[in-house]
Amino acid sequence: MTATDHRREAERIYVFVQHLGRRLRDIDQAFGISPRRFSALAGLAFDGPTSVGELAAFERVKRPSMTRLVQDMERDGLIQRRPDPTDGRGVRIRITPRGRALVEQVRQRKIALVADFLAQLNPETLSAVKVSFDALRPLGRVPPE
Amino acid sequence: MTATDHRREAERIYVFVQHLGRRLRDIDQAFGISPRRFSALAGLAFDGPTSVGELAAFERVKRPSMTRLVQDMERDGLIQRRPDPTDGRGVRIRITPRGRALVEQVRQRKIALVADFLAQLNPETLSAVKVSFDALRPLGRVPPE
DNA sequence: TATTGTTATACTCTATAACTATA
DNA sequence: TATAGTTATAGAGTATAACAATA
Repeated sequence: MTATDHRREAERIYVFVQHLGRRLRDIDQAFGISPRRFSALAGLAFDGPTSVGELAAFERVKRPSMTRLVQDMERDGLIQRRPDPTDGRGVRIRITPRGRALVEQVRQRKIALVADFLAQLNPETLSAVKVSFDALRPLGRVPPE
Repeated sequence: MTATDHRREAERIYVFVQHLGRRLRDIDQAFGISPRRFSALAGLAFDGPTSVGELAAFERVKRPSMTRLVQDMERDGLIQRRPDPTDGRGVRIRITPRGRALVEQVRQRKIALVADFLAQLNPETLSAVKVSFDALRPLGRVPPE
């Protein structure tokens, strides 16, 4: 395998990601949630309570923008804000049952989009898919800032 | 392979896409181009001239929004607009050399992000990756509206 | 002094509605 | 009448700068 082969394959991967990403955003829209909101809410659903600053960093957004996003989501009953018991300046943000239900709905729809496609692949291809995404997972991880 | 297996694998795929998508958008930002602009410009670079309406549909944006985007990109010298010779109402949009150069720069950086990762995988895993993305490509295609 | 979160304000992006020109 | 594109206008979303409270 040459570097040129890697680049050719790399291009197919990134183009796939951009295209499937668009279809996933269509699903967000169908549920009336912005991609950013879904992303932040999903983070809260799976990683538990966090702060405005942490959420902002993870979402690549400035803190005032996250303050606003969090205010809107609290108004809509998707999250709750509470003072941080260990730091008087801080705020702990947690997802509400309603927020969790919304994340779950959207998530299931996204999973279904992909799973329905996988269902028509043969077993050998499916094994390759499993091996691939096991190996590729770290590529999605965020760099250390 | 059961439906449950498919769903588990599907989730990993969609999460990977959302995460790598975020890193790819970081690259757009590093080049001072919005993800939407890069996407539209890349479409023009690879599919040739098109119209405002087609671009809008592909980008999932309303026509007035695309008119604006196209105006801004023309002002910045990334594209050119010409009247459609076969339809007096229409406009043909083509990318300029400068626009193409920008797309190419961003594209190479994105490819490098992925290719550098691929370079550390073993040959068997790389074969699996190739098989997988061959098979998955149609999943990125847009549905017929 | 530095940090967390917020408010005030401006800018970008997108949408809806209304308009022009052509089919 | 319908369609392609535009203009006018309003509504999200995000950023920078300045501020309050706490560390």
